Amino acid sequence: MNDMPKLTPRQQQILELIQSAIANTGSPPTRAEIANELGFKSANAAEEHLQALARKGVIELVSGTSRGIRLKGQNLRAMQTSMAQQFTLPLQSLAQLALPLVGRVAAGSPILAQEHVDQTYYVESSLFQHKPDYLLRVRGMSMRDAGIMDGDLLAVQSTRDARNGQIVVARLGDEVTVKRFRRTATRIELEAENPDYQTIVVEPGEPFEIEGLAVGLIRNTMLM
Amino acid sequence: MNDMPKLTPRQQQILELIQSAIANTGSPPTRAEIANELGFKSANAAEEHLQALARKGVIELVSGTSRGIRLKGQNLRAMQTSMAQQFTLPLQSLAQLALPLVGRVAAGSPILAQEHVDQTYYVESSLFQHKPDYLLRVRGMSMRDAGIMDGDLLAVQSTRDARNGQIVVARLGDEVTVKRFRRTATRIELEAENPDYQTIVVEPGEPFEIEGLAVGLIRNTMLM
DNA sequence: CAAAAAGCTGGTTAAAAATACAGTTACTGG
DNA sequence: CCAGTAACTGTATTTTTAACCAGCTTTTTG
Repeated sequence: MNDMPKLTPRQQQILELIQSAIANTGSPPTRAEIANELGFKSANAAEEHLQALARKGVIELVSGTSRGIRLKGQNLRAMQTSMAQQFTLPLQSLAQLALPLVGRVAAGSPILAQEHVDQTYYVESSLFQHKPDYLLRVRGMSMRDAGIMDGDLLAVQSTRDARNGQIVVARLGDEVTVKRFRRTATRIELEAENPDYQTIVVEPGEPFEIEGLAVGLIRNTMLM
Repeated sequence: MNDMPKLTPRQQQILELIQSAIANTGSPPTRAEIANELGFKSANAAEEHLQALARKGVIELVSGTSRGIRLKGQNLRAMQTSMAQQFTLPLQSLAQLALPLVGRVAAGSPILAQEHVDQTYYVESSLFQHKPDYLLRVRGMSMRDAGIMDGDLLAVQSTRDARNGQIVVARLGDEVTVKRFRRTATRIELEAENPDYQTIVVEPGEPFEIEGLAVGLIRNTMLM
Protein backbone atom coordinates (compact mmCIF):
# COMPACT_ATOMS: atom_id res chain seq x y z
CA MET A 1 0.00 0.00 0.00
CA ASN A 2 2.66 2.45 1.03
CA ASP A 3 4.69 2.30 -2.13
CA MET A 4 7.94 4.07 -1.73
CA PRO A 5 8.94 4.77 -5.31
CA LYS A 6 12.58 5.60 -5.38
CA LEU A 7 13.10 8.64 -7.53
CA THR A 8 16.28 9.31 -9.42
CA PRO A 9 18.13 12.44 -8.32
CA ARG A 10 16.96 14.15 -11.47
CA GLN A 11 13.37 13.15 -10.85
CA GLN A 12 13.61 14.34 -7.28
CA GLN A 13 14.85 17.63 -8.62
CA ILE A 14 11.90 17.90 -10.98
CA LEU A 15 9.51 17.17 -8.13
CA GLU A 16 11.10 19.86 -6.03
CA LEU A 17 10.86 22.28 -8.90
CA ILE A 18 7.15 21.61 -9.13
CA GLN A 19 6.71 22.15 -5.42
CA SER A 20 8.73 25.30 -5.53
CA ALA A 21 6.81 26.62 -8.53
CA ILE A 22 3.53 26.06 -6.72
CA ALA A 23 4.86 27.71 -3.59
CA ASN A 24 6.24 30.68 -5.50
CA THR A 25 3.76 31.33 -8.27
CA GLY A 26 0.62 29.57 -7.14
CA SER A 27 0.39 27.17 -10.04
CA PRO A 28 2.29 24.17 -11.32
CA PRO A 29 4.84 24.83 -14.08
CA THR A 30 4.45 24.10 -17.79
CA ARG A 31 6.78 21.73 -19.61
CA ALA A 32 8.52 24.67 -21.17
CA GLU A 33 9.01 26.36 -17.82
CA ILE A 34 10.55 23.23 -16.34
CA ALA A 35 12.85 22.88 -19.33
CA ASN A 36 13.87 26.49 -19.11
CA GLU A 37 14.48 26.32 -15.38
CA LEU A 38 16.75 23.31 -15.67
CA GLY A 39 18.40 24.35 -18.91
CA PHE A 40 16.83 21.72 -21.18
CA LYS A 41 16.73 22.72 -24.78
CA SER A 42 13.62 20.69 -25.42
CA ALA A 43 10.38 20.74 -23.50
CA ASN A 44 10.09 17.07 -24.26
CA ALA A 45 12.71 16.29 -21.66
CA ALA A 46 10.38 17.80 -19.08
CA GLU A 47 7.44 15.90 -20.50
CA GLU A 48 9.23 12.59 -20.10
CA HIS A 49 10.26 13.37 -16.56
CA LEU A 50 6.68 14.19 -15.71
CA GLN A 51 5.50 10.93 -17.18
CA ALA A 52 8.10 9.06 -15.17
CA LEU A 53 6.92 10.80 -11.99
CA ALA A 54 3.34 9.97 -12.87
CA ARG A 55 4.24 6.31 -13.43
CA LYS A 56 5.84 6.24 -10.01
CA GLY A 57 2.70 7.72 -8.55
CA VAL A 58 4.13 10.85 -7.01
CA ILE A 59 2.24 13.19 -9.28
CA GLU A 60 -0.87 13.01 -11.44
CA LEU A 61 -1.09 14.46 -14.92
CA VAL A 62 -4.40 15.92 -16.03
CA SER A 63 -4.45 15.39 -19.75
CA GLY A 64 -5.41 18.20 -22.07
CA THR A 65 -5.04 20.76 -19.35
CA SER A 66 -2.44 23.46 -19.06
CA ARG A 67 -0.38 23.17 -15.89
CA GLY A 68 -2.27 20.00 -15.14
CA ILE A 69 0.19 18.61 -12.63
CA ARG A 70 -1.09 17.45 -9.27
CA LEU A 71 1.03 16.40 -6.37
CA LYS A 72 -0.05 13.18 -4.73
CA GLY A 73 0.16 11.61 -1.32
CA GLN A 74 3.04 12.63 0.84
CA ASN A 75 4.19 15.34 -1.53
CA LEU A 76 0.77 16.93 -1.50
CA ARG A 77 0.57 16.80 2.25
CA ALA A 78 3.90 18.53 2.69
CA MET A 79 2.56 21.27 0.46
CA GLN A 80 -0.76 21.64 2.23
CA THR A 81 0.94 21.73 5.55
CA SER A 82 2.93 24.69 4.45
CA MET A 83 -0.39 26.35 3.85
CA ALA A 84 -1.78 25.76 7.27
CA GLN A 85 -4.43 28.02 8.67
CA GLN A 86 -3.76 31.25 10.37
CA PHE A 87 -4.93 32.09 13.83
CA THR A 88 -5.57 35.33 15.54
CA LEU A 89 -4.71 34.49 19.02
CA PRO A 90 -4.30 35.56 22.55
CA LEU A 91 -0.79 35.97 23.74
CA GLN A 92 0.04 34.03 26.82
CA SER A 93 3.00 33.82 29.05
CA LEU A 94 6.05 36.02 28.69
CA ALA A 95 8.26 33.08 27.88
CA GLN A 96 6.36 32.48 24.67
CA LEU A 97 8.05 33.32 21.40
CA ALA A 98 5.98 34.17 18.32
CA LEU A 99 7.42 32.41 15.30
CA PRO A 100 5.84 33.30 11.98
CA LEU A 101 5.91 30.47 9.47
CA VAL A 102 6.99 31.87 6.14
CA GLY A 103 5.54 30.18 3.10
CA ARG A 104 5.66 31.65 -0.33
CA VAL A 105 8.64 33.93 -0.76
CA ALA A 106 7.91 36.32 -3.59
CA ALA A 107 10.57 37.69 -5.85
CA GLY A 108 12.39 40.70 -4.53
CA SER A 109 10.38 41.25 -1.42
CA PRO A 110 11.71 40.92 2.11
CA ILE A 111 11.36 37.43 3.46
CA LEU A 112 9.24 38.50 6.38
CA ALA A 113 6.71 40.52 4.39
CA GLN A 114 3.26 40.16 5.84
CA GLU A 115 1.81 38.43 2.81
CA HIS A 116 4.14 35.50 3.18
CA VAL A 117 3.27 34.64 6.72
CA ASP A 118 1.10 31.57 6.69
CA GLN A 119 0.75 31.13 10.37
CA THR A 120 2.31 32.05 13.65
CA TYR A 121 3.34 29.46 16.20
CA TYR A 122 3.93 30.21 19.84
CA VAL A 123 6.66 28.20 21.47
CA GLU A 124 8.63 28.58 24.64
CA SER A 125 11.65 30.71 23.96
CA SER A 126 13.97 28.46 25.96
CA LEU A 127 13.23 25.62 23.56
CA PHE A 128 16.02 26.84 21.30
CA GLN A 129 19.53 27.70 22.40
CA HIS A 130 19.72 30.61 20.01
CA LYS A 131 16.57 32.58 19.59
CA PRO A 132 15.03 32.22 16.12
CA ASP A 133 13.06 34.96 14.43
CA TYR A 134 10.95 32.91 12.07
CA LEU A 135 10.31 29.48 10.64
CA LEU A 136 10.95 28.64 7.02
CA ARG A 137 9.58 25.54 5.38
CA VAL A 138 12.36 23.64 3.67
CA ARG A 139 11.87 22.49 0.10
CA GLY A 140 13.81 19.62 -1.31
CA MET A 141 16.46 17.23 -0.16
CA SER A 142 19.58 19.26 -0.77
CA MET A 143 20.47 19.28 2.95
CA ARG A 144 19.45 15.70 3.61
CA ASP A 145 22.77 14.62 5.08
CA ALA A 146 22.60 17.42 7.60
CA GLY A 147 19.32 15.96 8.80
CA ILE A 148 17.21 18.64 7.14
CA MET A 149 14.46 16.97 5.16
CA ASP A 150 11.81 18.12 2.72
CA GLY A 151 8.95 19.76 4.60
CA ASP A 152 10.90 20.52 7.77
CA LEU A 153 10.48 23.88 9.46
CA LEU A 154 13.83 25.56 9.80
CA ALA A 155 14.14 27.95 12.71
CA VAL A 156 16.02 30.95 11.41
CA GLN A 157 17.72 33.83 13.16
CA SER A 158 17.80 36.95 11.00
CA THR A 159 21.31 38.17 10.35
CA ARG A 160 23.53 39.32 7.48
CA ASP A 161 26.64 37.59 8.73
CA ALA A 162 27.72 33.99 8.87
CA ARG A 163 30.82 32.06 9.71
CA ASN A 164 32.23 29.32 7.55
CA GLY A 165 30.46 26.03 8.03
CA GLN A 166 27.24 27.48 9.34
CA ILE A 167 23.97 26.65 7.67
CA VAL A 168 22.46 29.79 6.22
CA VAL A 169 19.32 30.97 4.51
CA ALA A 170 20.61 32.82 1.47
CA ARG A 171 18.99 34.80 -1.27
CA LEU A 172 20.36 34.63 -4.80
CA GLY A 173 18.39 37.19 -6.73
CA ASP A 174 14.85 35.87 -6.51
CA GLU A 175 15.73 32.46 -5.13
CA VAL A 176 15.87 31.65 -1.44
CA THR A 177 17.92 28.62 -0.52
CA VAL A 178 19.27 26.79 2.52
CA LYS A 179 22.91 25.72 2.28
CA ARG A 180 26.15 25.44 4.21
CA PHE A 181 28.11 28.66 3.96
CA ARG A 182 31.76 28.93 2.99
CA ARG A 183 33.66 32.06 2.07
CA THR A 184 36.98 31.70 0.27
CA ALA A 185 39.44 34.38 -0.74
CA THR A 186 37.77 34.96 -4.06
CA ARG A 187 34.19 33.79 -3.81
CA ILE A 188 31.37 32.37 -1.73
CA GLU A 189 30.38 28.73 -1.88
CA LEU A 190 27.01 27.36 -0.83
CA GLU A 191 27.40 23.65 -0.26
CA ALA A 192 24.53 21.22 -0.35
CA GLU A 193 24.68 18.33 2.09
CA ASN A 194 23.72 15.76 -0.48
CA PRO A 195 26.05 14.41 -3.16
CA ASP A 196 23.23 14.62 -5.70
CA TYR A 197 23.32 18.40 -5.50
CA GLN A 198 26.01 20.71 -6.74
CA THR A 199 27.73 23.38 -4.75
CA ILE A 200 26.51 26.82 -5.74
CA VAL A 201 29.35 29.21 -6.43
CA VAL A 202 28.75 32.92 -6.06
CA GLU A 203 31.31 35.09 -7.81
CA PRO A 204 31.86 38.68 -6.70
CA GLY A 205 29.22 40.96 -8.19
CA GLU A 206 26.55 38.29 -8.43
CA PRO A 207 23.40 38.94 -6.42
CA PHE A 208 23.77 37.34 -3.02
CA GLU A 209 22.60 38.05 0.47
CA ILE A 210 22.48 36.15 3.72
CA GLU A 211 18.98 36.21 5.16
CA GLY A 212 19.68 34.34 8.33
CA LEU A 213 21.25 31.48 10.25
CA ALA A 214 19.69 28.11 10.89
CA VAL A 215 19.47 27.78 14.67
CA GLY A 216 16.95 24.97 14.99
CA LEU A 217 14.54 22.68 13.28
CA ILE A 218 11.02 21.39 13.75
CA ARG A 219 9.60 18.41 11.94
CA ASN A 220 5.88 18.16 12.41
CA THR A 221 4.94 15.36 10.03
CA MET A 222 6.50 12.01 10.66
CA LEU A 223 3.79 9.40 10.63
CA MET A 224 3.18 7.30 7.57
CA MET B 1 -2.21 50.44 3.41
CA ASN B 2 -4.81 47.83 4.09
CA ASP B 3 -7.24 48.84 1.39
CA MET B 4 -10.64 47.32 1.73
CA PRO B 5 -11.96 47.09 -1.79
CA LYS B 6 -15.68 46.44 -1.79
CA LEU B 7 -16.42 43.65 -4.19
CA THR B 8 -19.76 43.24 -5.91
CA PRO B 9 -21.59 40.01 -5.05
CA ARG B 10 -20.69 38.64 -8.47
CA GLN B 11 -17.03 39.52 -8.04
CA GLN B 12 -17.05 37.91 -4.63
CA GLN B 13 -18.43 34.81 -6.28
CA ILE B 14 -15.65 34.80 -8.86
CA LEU B 15 -13.05 35.19 -6.15
CA GLU B 16 -14.47 32.26 -4.25
CA LEU B 17 -14.53 30.21 -7.40
CA ILE B 18 -10.85 30.86 -7.90
CA GLN B 19 -10.09 29.88 -4.32
CA SER B 20 -12.12 26.75 -4.63
CA ALA B 21 -10.49 25.79 -7.92
CA ILE B 22 -7.06 26.10 -6.36
CA ALA B 23 -8.11 24.08 -3.35
CA ASN B 24 -9.66 21.37 -5.49
CA THR B 25 -7.43 21.08 -8.51
CA GLY B 26 -4.20 22.68 -7.41
CA SER B 27 -4.19 25.43 -10.00
CA PRO B 28 -6.18 28.56 -10.73
CA PRO B 29 -8.96 28.27 -13.33
CA THR B 30 -8.86 29.45 -16.94
CA ARG B 31 -11.31 32.04 -18.25
CA ALA B 32 -13.21 29.30 -20.01
CA GLU B 33 -13.47 27.24 -16.87
CA ILE B 34 -14.82 30.18 -14.90
CA ALA B 35 -17.35 30.91 -17.63
CA ASN B 36 -18.42 27.32 -17.78
CA GLU B 37 -18.73 27.01 -14.02
CA LEU B 38 -20.96 30.05 -13.74
CA GLY B 39 -22.88 29.44 -16.93
CA PHE B 40 -21.43 32.31 -18.97
CA LYS B 41 -21.63 31.74 -22.67
CA SER B 42 -18.55 33.83 -23.30
CA ALA B 43 -15.18 33.54 -21.69
CA ASN B 44 -14.87 37.25 -22.02
CA ALA B 45 -17.27 37.72 -19.13
CA ALA B 46 -14.77 35.92 -16.95
CA GLU B 47 -11.93 37.99 -18.35
CA GLU B 48 -13.65 41.21 -17.40
CA HIS B 49 -14.39 40.01 -13.92
CA LEU B 50 -10.78 39.08 -13.48
CA GLN B 51 -9.66 42.47 -14.62
CA ALA B 52 -12.05 44.09 -12.19
CA LEU B 53 -10.65 41.96 -9.36
CA ALA B 54 -7.14 42.86 -10.41
CA ARG B 55 -8.01 46.57 -10.45
CA LYS B 56 -9.31 46.23 -6.92
CA GLY B 57 -6.09 44.55 -5.92
CA VAL B 58 -7.45 41.26 -4.65
CA ILE B 59 -5.79 39.22 -7.36
CA GLU B 60 -2.88 39.64 -9.71
CA LEU B 61 -2.98 38.65 -13.37
CA VAL B 62 0.19 37.34 -14.95
CA SER B 63 -0.11 38.31 -18.58
CA GLY B 64 0.60 35.81 -21.30
CA THR B 65 0.46 32.94 -18.89
CA SER B 66 -2.11 30.21 -18.70
CA ARG B 67 -3.90 30.12 -15.36
CA GLY B 68 -1.90 33.17 -14.40
CA ILE B 69 -4.14 34.25 -11.54
CA ARG B 70 -2.56 34.94 -8.18
CA LEU B 71 -4.42 35.59 -5.01
CA LYS B 72 -3.07 38.45 -3.01
CA GLY B 73 -2.70 39.19 0.66
CA GLN B 74 -5.68 38.36 2.76
CA ASN B 75 -7.36 36.25 0.12
CA LEU B 76 -4.35 34.04 -0.18
CA ARG B 77 -4.42 33.37 3.50
CA ALA B 78 -8.16 32.87 3.53
CA MET B 79 -7.80 30.25 0.86
CA GLN B 80 -5.14 28.42 2.76
CA THR B 81 -7.56 28.24 5.64
CA SER B 82 -10.28 26.61 3.60
CA MET B 83 -7.75 24.30 2.11
CA ALA B 84 -6.37 23.20 5.42
CA GLN B 85 -9.85 22.52 6.71
CA GLN B 86 -10.83 20.62 3.66
CA PHE B 87 -7.94 18.26 4.02
CA THR B 88 -6.30 16.48 6.87
CA LEU B 89 -5.46 18.98 9.55
CA PRO B 90 -7.62 18.42 12.57
CA LEU B 91 -8.54 21.78 13.93
CA GLN B 92 -6.97 21.63 17.33
CA SER B 93 -7.31 24.09 20.06
CA LEU B 94 -4.75 26.76 20.50
CA ALA B 95 -3.94 25.40 23.88
CA GLN B 96 -0.39 25.12 24.96
CA LEU B 97 0.89 21.65 25.28
CA ALA B 98 3.19 20.66 28.12
CA LEU B 99 5.94 18.43 26.80
CA PRO B 100 8.20 16.85 29.38
CA LEU B 101 11.70 16.25 28.09
CA VAL B 102 12.84 12.79 29.02
CA GLY B 103 16.57 12.33 29.34
CA ARG B 104 18.12 9.20 30.70
CA VAL B 105 15.77 6.30 30.84
CA ALA B 106 16.59 4.08 33.73
CA ALA B 107 16.35 0.34 33.54
CA GLY B 108 12.95 -1.12 34.18
CA SER B 109 11.11 2.03 35.10
CA PRO B 110 8.36 3.59 33.01
CA ILE B 111 9.65 6.04 30.51
CA LEU B 112 7.69 8.94 31.92
CA ALA B 113 8.76 8.42 35.50
CA GLN B 114 9.22 11.67 37.32
CA GLU B 115 12.94 11.21 37.88
CA HIS B 116 13.67 11.25 34.21
CA VAL B 117 12.01 14.48 33.37
CA ASP B 118 14.70 17.06 32.79
CA GLN B 119 12.50 19.92 31.90
CA THR B 120 9.07 20.74 30.53
CA TYR B 121 8.57 22.79 27.41
CA TYR B 122 5.35 24.52 26.46
CA VAL B 123 4.57 24.61 22.77
CA GLU B 124 1.46 25.27 20.76
CA SER B 125 -0.35 22.00 20.27
CA SER B 126 -1.12 22.74 16.62
CA LEU B 127 2.60 22.79 15.92
CA PHE B 128 2.46 19.05 15.43
CA GLN B 129 -0.03 17.24 13.26
CA HIS B 130 -0.30 14.41 15.73
CA LYS B 131 -0.21 15.36 19.34
CA PRO B 132 2.92 14.19 21.14
CA ASP B 133 2.98 13.26 24.81
CA TYR B 134 6.65 13.82 25.55
CA LEU B 135 10.04 14.61 24.10
CA LEU B 136 12.85 12.11 24.09
CA ARG B 137 16.45 13.08 23.54
CA VAL B 138 17.91 10.91 20.81
CA ARG B 139 21.29 9.31 21.37
CA GLY B 140 23.41 8.12 18.48
CA MET B 141 23.21 8.16 14.73
CA SER B 142 21.28 4.99 14.04
CA MET B 143 18.41 6.92 12.42
CA ARG B 144 20.62 9.38 10.57
CA ASP B 145 19.17 8.69 7.13
CA ALA B 146 15.69 9.43 8.44
CA GLY B 147 16.95 12.86 9.42
CA ILE B 148 17.08 12.05 13.13
CA MET B 149 20.46 13.10 14.49
CA ASP B 150 22.27 12.74 17.77
CA GLY B 151 20.90 15.17 20.31
CA ASP B 152 17.57 15.77 18.58
CA LEU B 153 14.40 15.88 20.62
CA LEU B 154 11.96 13.32 19.31
CA ALA B 155 8.30 14.13 19.86
CA VAL B 156 6.63 10.92 20.90
CA GLN B 157 3.02 9.90 21.16
CA SER B 158 2.45 7.19 23.75
CA THR B 159 0.92 4.07 22.32
CA ARG B 160 1.42 0.30 22.32
CA ASP B 161 0.63 -0.16 18.63
CA ALA B 162 2.47 0.64 15.45
CA ARG B 163 2.10 -0.03 11.77
CA ASN B 164 4.89 -1.29 9.58
CA GLY B 165 7.23 1.43 8.50
CA GLN B 166 6.49 3.79 11.37
CA ILE B 167 9.27 5.05 13.57
CA VAL B 168 8.78 3.81 17.10
CA VAL B 169 10.26 4.19 20.52
CA ALA B 170 10.71 0.61 21.68
CA ARG B 171 11.87 -0.97 24.86
CA LEU B 172 13.94 -4.14 24.78
CA GLY B 173 14.25 -5.15 28.37
CA ASP B 174 16.21 -2.31 29.89
CA GLU B 175 17.13 -0.68 26.65
CA VAL B 176 15.07 2.06 25.00
CA THR B 177 15.69 2.59 21.30
CA VAL B 178 14.32 4.50 18.35
CA LYS B 179 13.94 2.46 15.16
CA ARG B 180 11.71 1.81 12.19
CA PHE B 181 9.16 -0.86 13.04
CA ARG B 182 8.41 -3.91 10.92
CA ARG B 183 6.42 -6.95 11.94
CA THR B 184 6.77 -10.10 9.83
CA ALA B 185 4.90 -13.35 10.17
CA THR B 186 7.40 -14.76 12.61
CA ARG B 187 9.15 -11.88 14.28
CA ILE B 188 9.59 -8.18 14.77
CA GLU B 189 12.36 -6.23 13.11
CA LEU B 190 13.65 -2.89 14.24
CA GLU B 191 15.49 -1.31 11.36
CA ALA B 192 18.08 1.39 11.75
CA GLU B 193 18.17 4.07 9.07
CA ASN B 194 21.90 3.94 8.69
CA PRO B 195 23.82 1.21 6.91
CA ASP B 196 26.41 1.21 9.70
CA TYR B 197 23.86 -0.18 12.11
CA GLN B 198 22.32 -3.62 12.12
CA THR B 199 18.65 -4.40 12.15
CA ILE B 200 17.55 -5.63 15.55
CA VAL B 201 15.53 -8.82 15.36
CA VAL B 202 13.09 -9.63 18.13
CA GLU B 203 12.05 -13.28 18.27
CA PRO B 204 8.81 -14.26 19.97
CA GLY B 205 9.27 -14.49 23.69
CA GLU B 206 12.01 -11.92 23.90
CA PRO B 207 11.23 -8.86 25.95
CA PHE B 208 9.81 -6.16 23.72
CA GLU B 209 7.37 -3.35 24.07
CA ILE B 210 6.42 -0.34 22.01
CA GLU B 211 6.56 2.81 24.06
CA GLY B 212 5.32 5.21 21.46
CA LEU B 213 5.33 6.62 17.94
CA ALA B 214 7.57 9.32 16.60
CA VAL B 215 5.27 12.14 15.51
CA GLY B 216 7.71 15.01 15.30
CA LEU B 217 11.16 16.31 15.96
CA ILE B 218 12.85 19.35 17.40
CA ARG B 219 16.51 20.19 16.91
CA ASN B 220 17.56 22.99 19.18
CA THR B 221 21.30 23.09 18.61
CA MET B 222 22.49 23.77 15.12
CA LEU B 223 25.12 26.46 15.25
CA MET B 224 28.76 25.60 15.04
C1' DC C 1 27.27 -8.07 -22.51
C1' DA C 2 22.77 -7.04 -24.08
C1' DA C 3 18.58 -4.88 -23.04
C1' DA C 4 16.22 -1.52 -20.69
C1' DA C 5 15.78 2.76 -18.67
C1' DA C 6 17.18 7.46 -17.99
C1' DG C 7 17.95 11.62 -20.03
C1' DC C 8 18.25 14.24 -23.41
C1' DT C 9 17.70 17.26 -28.77
C1' DG C 10 14.71 18.70 -32.35
C1' DG C 11 10.56 19.17 -34.66
C1' DT C 12 5.46 18.98 -35.37
C1' DT C 13 0.60 19.56 -34.46
C1' DA C 14 -3.75 20.25 -32.35
C1' DA C 15 -5.91 21.84 -28.47
C1' DA C 16 -6.11 25.13 -24.77
C1' DA C 17 -6.01 29.68 -23.31
C1' DA C 18 -5.38 34.69 -23.15
C1' DT C 19 -6.97 38.68 -24.84
C1' DA C 20 -8.71 42.17 -27.81
C1' DC C 21 -12.81 44.34 -30.05
C1' DA C 22 -17.73 45.25 -31.02
C1' DG C 23 -22.14 45.05 -29.14
C1' DT C 24 -26.32 44.55 -25.65
C1' DT C 25 -28.88 45.16 -21.24
C1' DA C 26 -29.69 46.75 -16.74
C1' DC C 27 -28.77 49.55 -12.86
C1' DT C 28 -26.98 53.54 -10.33
C1' DG C 29 -25.63 58.17 -8.92
C1' DG C 30 -25.70 62.88 -10.00
C1' DC D 1 -32.04 61.78 -18.23
C1' DC D 2 -27.64 60.66 -19.06
C1' DA D 3 -23.00 59.03 -18.29
C1' DG D 4 -20.69 55.45 -16.07
C1' DT D 5 -20.31 50.88 -14.46
C1' DA D 6 -21.47 46.05 -14.02
C1' DA D 7 -22.48 42.15 -16.41
C1' DC D 8 -22.81 39.92 -19.99
C1' DT D 9 -22.89 37.63 -25.70
C1' DG D 10 -20.27 36.71 -29.82
C1' DT D 11 -16.35 36.62 -32.72
C1' DA D 12 -11.63 36.59 -33.81
C1' DT D 13 -6.65 36.24 -33.38
C1' DT D 14 -2.39 35.07 -31.39
C1' DT D 15 0.19 32.67 -27.86
C1' DT D 16 0.80 29.15 -24.92
C1' DT D 17 0.79 24.53 -23.99
C1' DA D 18 0.37 19.50 -24.14
C1' DA D 19 1.58 15.71 -26.48
C1' DC D 20 3.41 12.92 -29.89
C1' DC D 21 7.25 11.13 -33.00
C1' DA D 22 12.04 10.08 -34.30
C1' DG D 23 16.52 9.78 -32.99
C1' DC D 24 20.74 10.04 -29.92
C1' DT D 25 24.00 9.09 -25.74
C1' DT D 26 24.75 7.46 -21.19
C1' DT D 27 23.76 4.80 -17.24
C1' DT D 28 21.72 1.00 -14.98
C1' DT D 29 20.44 -3.64 -14.53
C1' DG D 30 19.56 -8.43 -15.21
